[in-house]
Amino acid sequence: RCENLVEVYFQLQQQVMAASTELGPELLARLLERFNEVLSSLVKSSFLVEKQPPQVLKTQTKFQASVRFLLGPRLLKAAPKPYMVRADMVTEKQARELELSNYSNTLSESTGEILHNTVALETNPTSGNCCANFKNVLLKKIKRCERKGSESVTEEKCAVLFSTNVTLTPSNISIHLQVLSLPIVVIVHGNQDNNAKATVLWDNAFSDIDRVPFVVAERVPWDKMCDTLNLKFMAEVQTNKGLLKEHYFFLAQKIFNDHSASPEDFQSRHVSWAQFNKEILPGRGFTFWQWFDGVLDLTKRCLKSYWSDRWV
Amino acid sequence: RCENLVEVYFQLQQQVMAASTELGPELLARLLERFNEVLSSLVKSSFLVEKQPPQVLKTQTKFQASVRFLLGPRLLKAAPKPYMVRADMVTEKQARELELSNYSNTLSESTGEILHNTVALETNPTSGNCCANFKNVLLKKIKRCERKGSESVTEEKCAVLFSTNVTLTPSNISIHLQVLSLPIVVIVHGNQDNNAKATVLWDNAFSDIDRVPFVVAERVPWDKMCDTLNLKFMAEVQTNKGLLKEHYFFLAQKIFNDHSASPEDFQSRHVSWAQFNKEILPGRGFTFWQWFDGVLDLTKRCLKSYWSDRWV
DNA sequence: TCGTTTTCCGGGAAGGCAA
DNA sequence: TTGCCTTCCCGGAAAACGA
Repeated sequence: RCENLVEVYFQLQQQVMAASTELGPELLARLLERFNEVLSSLVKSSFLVEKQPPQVLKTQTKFQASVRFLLGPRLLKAAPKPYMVRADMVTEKQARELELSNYSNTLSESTGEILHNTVALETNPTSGNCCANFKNVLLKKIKRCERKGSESVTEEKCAVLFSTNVTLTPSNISIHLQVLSLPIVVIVHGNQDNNAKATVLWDNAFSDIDRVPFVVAERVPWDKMCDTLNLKFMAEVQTNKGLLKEHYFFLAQKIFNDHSASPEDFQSRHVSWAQFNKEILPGRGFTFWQWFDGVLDLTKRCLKSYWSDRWV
Repeated sequence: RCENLVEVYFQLQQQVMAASTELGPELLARLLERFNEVLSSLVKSSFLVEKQPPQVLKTQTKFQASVRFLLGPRLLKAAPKPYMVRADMVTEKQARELELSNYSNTLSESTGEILHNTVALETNPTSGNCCANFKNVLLKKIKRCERKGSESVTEEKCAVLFSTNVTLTPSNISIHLQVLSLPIVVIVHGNQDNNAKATVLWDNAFSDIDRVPFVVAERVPWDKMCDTLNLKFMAEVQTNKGLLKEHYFFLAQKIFNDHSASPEDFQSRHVSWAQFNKEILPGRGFTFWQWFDGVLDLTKRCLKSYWSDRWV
């Protein structure tokens, strides 16, 4: 638990201070500096996104999000006026730079204006949670990055950066807190929803935990793709009957446009992002994902109860 | 023609100036003052709404309008930077006060924010018209007046006030120009369109030319109402076949809810605004106008070609 | 509670823009 | 021209407000 760490920290600090005369002044200074670093990093990592903004975010449409400062109740006890948390849209590039600077940089300009983007960081007296609750936020407009070649806007990932400045109560240290949301695809119309969902699904399923924002593999093993589609299917249709081997085989034939290979052949193949949601299926006017998402939707709306036996 | 009047004015002024030594200084001063008054009133009345904003105006929806300064080409010849014309929403009350002060008052606050509401007053080099063209205007939000009793928001009339300050080129006199649009009913949703149209129709048909804004009779002779409905019908359906005596009789029975009177009886009756669009027709869920407008719409859409013979 | 008024937003239609 | 992207805005649904 985070609070315990702070307690340990303060106890340690007190012990050191008590022993300060016994330590040489030089050693003491070094120790104190180290203390500050530890505290700062501890505090920073206790500033979290509690409720993520929607990963497919439509402009001019209200959404919600919240951040939580775990150490708030412990370290901000007597705040005279509440600290304000800002929410700003940042590009993937900006997110990367922030991450690389270990969140010590400060944001120069956002890539989209968010309405009502400053909210007080308040400690709820009953639950004791220190949160900033963005209830009425709305992305007014998005500034697209220049994108190369065949990249579409629905492949562009942004994020919301939450940031604030707090002054810790006992030690009087001022700290700049920043945290990024999960990647977000911004759309301006419902007709972009499909493609945006594809980008988000791919990212959520195939990105490493500790990646540089927001790199993700361009091709992945087919069986991982199957797992992902299966999870998506069950979540979307609200069923506990998953996809079966035959289904995977059918999907594989479809996405690889290969009707001669055996199920085992497909097992070891890799599927690319392009195959997933860029290339048009031969003879059809849509990509693999667009088709799959359509099937999801149909199944969800019409066939839910019949889905225990077969399909297609 | 307006310009001719100005020419006459300037010739007169020159003659007076030429004779200035012969007139006593006192008389001269009085004459000059009178000249200023005349010029000012002339100039003010040459500032007109060329294109009226829609009289049923929906918030968050773009509209257009333009004003024209007839004497602009003559009196603003060498303007270093263009004069800006503002457009502001005003309430009926504000409109009345402006009118009563003879447009010498200046507006303190508007009753609704208009986006892109300042536009340059420019002289078109080809046509020689001096206009301010509001192309991209949009009413963001409307502040409703407090209304008494059973009044609905769709009975509330506002107007757009166009205003600017110009300095006349030869005489160097600065004048504040203001002009009001026709009355406007502001709606926020399509489902208010019907009722708003009723208010506008009643106002346009039955208001005096020189009224105090925006008073209009509360009851009018039935035959004037018939004329109005007939005009509306022909305009809306795009036909030159008007309504007939039988139709009027039918309408009268409907609006007066009186099936015993003769057509001649109705001739001399008066119909009230309440009967027109406030009271619900007995046994139906709508008012007379709501019904009539529905019929208009139906006729327009489906029966236009059949409308040469009969109806209902 | 019910009726009025407003906000929210999905999605069709059309405008804008670049390849 | 076509396809992608965005803006515009209608109208259903539901929330908010008021009597």
